[in-house]
Amino acid sequence: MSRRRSPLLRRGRPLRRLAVSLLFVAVGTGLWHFQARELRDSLVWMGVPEWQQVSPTSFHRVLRNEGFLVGWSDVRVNPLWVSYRLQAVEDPRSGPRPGFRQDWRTLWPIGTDHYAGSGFDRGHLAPNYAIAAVHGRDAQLDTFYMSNMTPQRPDLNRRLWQRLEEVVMDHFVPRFGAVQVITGPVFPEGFLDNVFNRVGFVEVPEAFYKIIVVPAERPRALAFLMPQGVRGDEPLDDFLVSIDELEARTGLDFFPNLPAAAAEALEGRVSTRGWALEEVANRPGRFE
DNA sequence: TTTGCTGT
Repeated sequence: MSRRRSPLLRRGRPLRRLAVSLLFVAVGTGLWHFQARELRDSLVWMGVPEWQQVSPTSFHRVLRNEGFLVGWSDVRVNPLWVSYRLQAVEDPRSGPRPGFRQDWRTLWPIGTDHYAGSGFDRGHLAPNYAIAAVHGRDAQLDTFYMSNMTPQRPDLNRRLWQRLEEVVMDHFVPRFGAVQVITGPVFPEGFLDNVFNRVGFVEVPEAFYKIIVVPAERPRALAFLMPQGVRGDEPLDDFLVSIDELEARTGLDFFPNLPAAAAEALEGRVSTRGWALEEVANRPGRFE
């Protein structure tokens, strides 16, 4: 006895196949989002920075790297913030210093010679040594992307900023076991500064911030604001500021997931208790 | 070289 299928049933099989495919896509996408979120949570503390107000200079997108996230602006042609975590490791060391690399994810082509002859250094935001020591070789290579660079005056980059990065990795990380860092540039106000104050495509910041958090039940934070025009041998604690001040200067809201009461305690004032900053504030630079 | 640039 032969059974004839109705047209509906004959269409049923492809429909079922489509449904199964859609299910796979849905599950796959869900998993992908879950993993992306897990990855993001491992690289930030209390959420990625958000804008207090939307403006033309607030457009940015998140570039995912090994060991750190970059909030990249195709308007400023700068990283606006970089976020990473540093844990104490048994034997901190890095591989040989690699060369700088163009990042093809950026809209404007920023070649490795883009700053040449400008008087500005290609200053790392996610630092080579600390990221390499904690997160490995692939992460180290990623710190040399031009999307991780910002124009810094040599006396800042090679002296004061280098001293701060060294203190973070060699003093704070062993002291607390792990720290979360957010760092980035601060730009002058005013439209003309935005448009003309550039090295090639890249806008030149007037200062740089770095926030170091010890994640805990009662978190501690230290925040620094360092202008371009330093000598380089100043005490680090000359540049302490509150996180509230950095939010006012950058327009960003750091740690948006932090409850209001905790945010007020952490961000409203400068507190250096427990950091033993005085032990390291005058530590000389490595290359002086 | 735990930062880089300039000149060969």
